[in-house]
Amino acid sequence: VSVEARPTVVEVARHAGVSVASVSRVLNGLPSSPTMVEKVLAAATLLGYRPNAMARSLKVQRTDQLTFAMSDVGNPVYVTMMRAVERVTRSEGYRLMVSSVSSDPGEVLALLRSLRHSYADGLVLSPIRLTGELLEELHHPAVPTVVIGTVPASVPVDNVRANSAGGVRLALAHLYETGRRRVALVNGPVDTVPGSARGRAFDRQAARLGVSRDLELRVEADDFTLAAGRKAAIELLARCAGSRMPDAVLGGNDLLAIAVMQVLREEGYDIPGDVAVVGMDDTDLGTVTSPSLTSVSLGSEQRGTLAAQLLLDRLRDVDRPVRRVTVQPTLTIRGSSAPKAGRR
Amino acid sequence: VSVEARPTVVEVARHAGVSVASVSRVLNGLPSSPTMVEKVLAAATLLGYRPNAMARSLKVQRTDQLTFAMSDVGNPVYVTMMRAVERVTRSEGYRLMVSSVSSDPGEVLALLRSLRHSYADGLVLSPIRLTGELLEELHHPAVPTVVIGTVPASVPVDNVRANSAGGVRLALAHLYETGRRRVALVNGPVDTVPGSARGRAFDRQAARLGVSRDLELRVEADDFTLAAGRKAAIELLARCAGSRMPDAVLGGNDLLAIAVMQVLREEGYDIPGDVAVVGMDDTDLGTVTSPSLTSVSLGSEQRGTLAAQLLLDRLRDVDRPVRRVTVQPTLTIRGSSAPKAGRR
DNA sequence: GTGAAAGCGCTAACAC
DNA sequence: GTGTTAGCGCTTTCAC
Repeated sequence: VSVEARPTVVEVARHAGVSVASVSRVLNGLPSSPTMVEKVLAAATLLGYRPNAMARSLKVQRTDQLTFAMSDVGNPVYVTMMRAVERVTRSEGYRLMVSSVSSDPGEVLALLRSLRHSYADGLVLSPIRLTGELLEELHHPAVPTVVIGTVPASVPVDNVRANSAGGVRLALAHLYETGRRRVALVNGPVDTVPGSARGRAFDRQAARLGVSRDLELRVEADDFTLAAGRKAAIELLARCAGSRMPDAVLGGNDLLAIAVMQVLREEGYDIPGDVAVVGMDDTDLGTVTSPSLTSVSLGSEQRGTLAAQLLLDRLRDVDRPVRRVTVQPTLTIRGSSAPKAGRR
Repeated sequence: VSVEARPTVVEVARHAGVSVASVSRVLNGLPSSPTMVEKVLAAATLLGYRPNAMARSLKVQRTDQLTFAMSDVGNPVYVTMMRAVERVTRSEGYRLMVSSVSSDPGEVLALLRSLRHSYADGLVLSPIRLTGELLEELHHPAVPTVVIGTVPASVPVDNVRANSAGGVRLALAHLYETGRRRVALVNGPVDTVPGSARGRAFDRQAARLGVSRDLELRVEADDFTLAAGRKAAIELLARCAGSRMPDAVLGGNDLLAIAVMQVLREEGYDIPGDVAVVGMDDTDLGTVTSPSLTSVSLGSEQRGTLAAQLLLDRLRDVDRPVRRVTVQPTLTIRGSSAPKAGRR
């Protein structure tokens, strides 16, 4: 089987005995006579014609490609978002490119700038850190962009936000109701957007409930990962030897919470008997641990879906007003936070 | 800040007072005089010029894009592969598109055919089912393709294979050595490539070791997922009430193995005391369960890396001989398969 | 070393 | 309704 050169509109036109314009019209569903349609389709089928996407893009100034950029494919949350974004954009005929930039803002910036090469029509960006440069770039992005995550109101970009504060409130309220009074926070880096939001919300809600006043109950992991979580958990235990132990821990995300569970168990603590653990993001990971992990869903799938929809809307109308939508959190109670005694 | 039209080579040329050919040469690092280089670069910088990727692609007949297609982003194994593929292809200047086709071979076929639109220079494909049509298509793919997974030798396509049989052997040998004699297999669908390979290897190795003769110890889940695994595990228990219980279970992948662990524990069995559990793929999931999951690594990261490299090599030389490489499995022993008694 | 010009494959005026 | 033709923005012969 030899390799045939791919046929072009010109050859289809010749075979059909018509003009290239007619071929293009038929292929794009523009009004044409039935006999014309038939002739063109016959020739196209015969030759196995496939339009060249690049040539088309150059002409119509549109690539039918979108980019999704996230900071860490290792985190299941981003996989969920990616899948949601892919599902809705694909259904609208777009191809999706993924770019797993690291959490380094420089890389994100490079990505944003690279979009000036016009290889994609739009971008869904889920950054974890926001620098001035990045915000500046978001003021006039190379292509329509929607950010998953919170950006300052001064930045005129569509974005879909998680309600971290509400999520923290949900988690703390639940722990409080189930009798926990000494709740620790194993947070991610506070120089990240979610890290700082969750940290502040925790302080506020803890104060409101009148619990967890000790600053030693706040630890900050270097990253939102299992490894960093272990390290942070060990630090927490070192600080809170004996009587100062927390009776609950809130993790900045599921990975941190799971790491905390592991360390606690290794140290002989019972979960949820001695200490309850709650995570955030409600990833599948939380369903496979024992006990399973109570977690606050920040709606990652929904955020992905919404982001994709905002982007598609923006693509349809570049001048529409900026939209910022917030997804509400929900709490899924599982084994890791069952009440201590028989109380409810 | 108004939206400027993106400058083109023509404008750069005019600003620099040179021809477009010279601009192109300088920008592509072809021999040019120092003063020329300077003039062009100055103009390009001044105008904020960025080459248009589509126009370039049309001219050079190359997109600098690659596609990675997998059957299920929900499975961490594919995420690992994707990340590996992205890392190596990106370092060579390619952008990566992902396409999460379902396990439906029709969708895979549609994807393969869509590549005739020339929107990508190559494809890394990790299909789970192989149909005749699909194999036929792989005989003359639209773009250079490498398959992650086993394809018949008659299909002239680069591919990187897992050694499922070796992996099963490793797992069974380990279980045998630790005193297990009645090993069940909770496999994925046997009409999939990995499912059939693992099923056959299990039969062979079990026979060799003289264990697990009962066919009731073989169950087949509908899918390689947690949900399907639970269902299969329940069926297994229904079959093996009381004295017929297995003392070990091998899962067709980690998800199935974890589902088995969950069901066993819910039914009051101790792991690894009553029954040992071993998974395949060695995903992160296995590290968060309790006990943690002994698992056979099929080298998903390495497979991704190798696949990407094979593809890049193929892109450099279309006519090079087909290569088929196999990645060797390794066993990571964790808590779920600790020996029953004090024996080793 | 540099410039003029052709053309990658397609769509969209514009004329008929 | 259909054909002719001019480009989209770039690279690359080919002369000079």
